[in-house]
Amino acid sequence: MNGNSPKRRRRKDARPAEIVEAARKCFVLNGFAATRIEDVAKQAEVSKGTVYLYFETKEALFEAVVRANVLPVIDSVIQAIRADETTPAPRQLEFIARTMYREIVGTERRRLLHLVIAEGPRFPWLTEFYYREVLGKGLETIRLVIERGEARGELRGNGLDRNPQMLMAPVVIAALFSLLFEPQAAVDLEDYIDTHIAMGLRALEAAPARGAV
Amino acid sequence: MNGNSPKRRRRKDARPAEIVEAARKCFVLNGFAATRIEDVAKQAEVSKGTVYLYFETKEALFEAVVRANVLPVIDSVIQAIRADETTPAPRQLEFIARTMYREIVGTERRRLLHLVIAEGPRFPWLTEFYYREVLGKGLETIRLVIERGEARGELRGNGLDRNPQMLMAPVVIAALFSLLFEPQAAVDLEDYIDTHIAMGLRALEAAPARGAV
DNA sequence: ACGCTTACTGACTGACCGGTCATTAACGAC
DNA sequence: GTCGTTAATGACCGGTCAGTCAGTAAGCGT
Repeated sequence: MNGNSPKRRRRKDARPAEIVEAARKCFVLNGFAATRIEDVAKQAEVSKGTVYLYFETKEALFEAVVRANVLPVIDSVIQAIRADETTPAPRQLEFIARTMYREIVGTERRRLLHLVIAEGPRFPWLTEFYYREVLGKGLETIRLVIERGEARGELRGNGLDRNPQMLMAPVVIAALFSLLFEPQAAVDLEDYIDTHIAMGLRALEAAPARGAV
Repeated sequence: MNGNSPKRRRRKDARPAEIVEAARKCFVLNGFAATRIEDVAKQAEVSKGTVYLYFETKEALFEAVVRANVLPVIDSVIQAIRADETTPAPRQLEFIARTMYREIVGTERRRLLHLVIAEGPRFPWLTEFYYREVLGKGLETIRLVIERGEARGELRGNGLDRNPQMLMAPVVIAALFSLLFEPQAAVDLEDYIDTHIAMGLRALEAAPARGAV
């Protein structure tokens, strides 16, 4: 073993981000309750005491994880959609759905989604934060796209502008289903996504789709 | 206080059901990990030891709760659907969806659904059991109805027979959404259900729906 | 080189809880 | 009444873990 790396290094700036990343790994692997601060410390290659040096409690650490991992993705999508006034509404909705499949269902971020759903009821601050910063903005954006589409005659009026979460329900279900029941019933994600898009477009488009397949 | 009720009563027959009901209350309130067997015992007005007299472990107790509360409902629906060969497939699917809204989303059973989703990843025995006894049967029934409908020409062919969970995704989302975000964004369940049914029928029906709304 | 500040450590504490078992008493048989 | 069976009890054990704090040494200024 080389002796040029002392066991203790003083790196005040780098620690918080390293600890948050280590915590993310532990939380998505085991959930909130089953994650021990010592595991996080080990993963971050610091001692337990150091974790408590930068984060008051286990809950504060959890909130930091959600903040750091969810906000960047959602914000970039929302900006792209709101700025684009020319792409037809159906294509924009398809883009949103496909982005969610790629960025959430197709990655370990689905475990973070599961974590928010699982721990939400016992942490009101978490759902409040998540709705304010993530879900509320996302739903508002979908509503905006639907309204634009109706105004242009690209979409037919129906209840989906009042219930935008229903359009993305299959995405969340795909994430949860694959996490929970992968061993029992594997999902063909390609086929699932195509089915979702086709169903959504048929429900939304102003002109009835071509005849039966 | 009247002295005619001794502290200890021997009621071997009544205990299991009472303990399961007490456990249901505790589990839906606090989740699996955070529920203490002593809480369950207190709720059932017995001692901790008595709980272990009737249930081997905490997990066995949890499984009993799910069994007792979910199986009767799912089985009655499935029997009704499979036996009925005359009702049109779209009406049968609507019946399934409305029953789920009434029996799950509209009751505290939605907390049980949340519990399975929340604790599933850390308890493989739970998801295995739930898929075998509940979800698998339900999805198979929906697939059966879709196939019947296609054979009769009531439904147009599409990917939904291969992805039946997508049809019921809005039900699960309604249950989770109301549990998590009720304070932030109340859902008008009547309108939500109507939108879901309308969207599903439009996606499934062989003939395009009547003109735009 | 030397000392001072402070990032960092990890053994420890106190509380919690799943599961056990020796003891107790309710109830029925006679 | 009293005796045997067994449902019911609750103190206890062993293990876990969030959070603490007295002590240690890395790095900087001089």
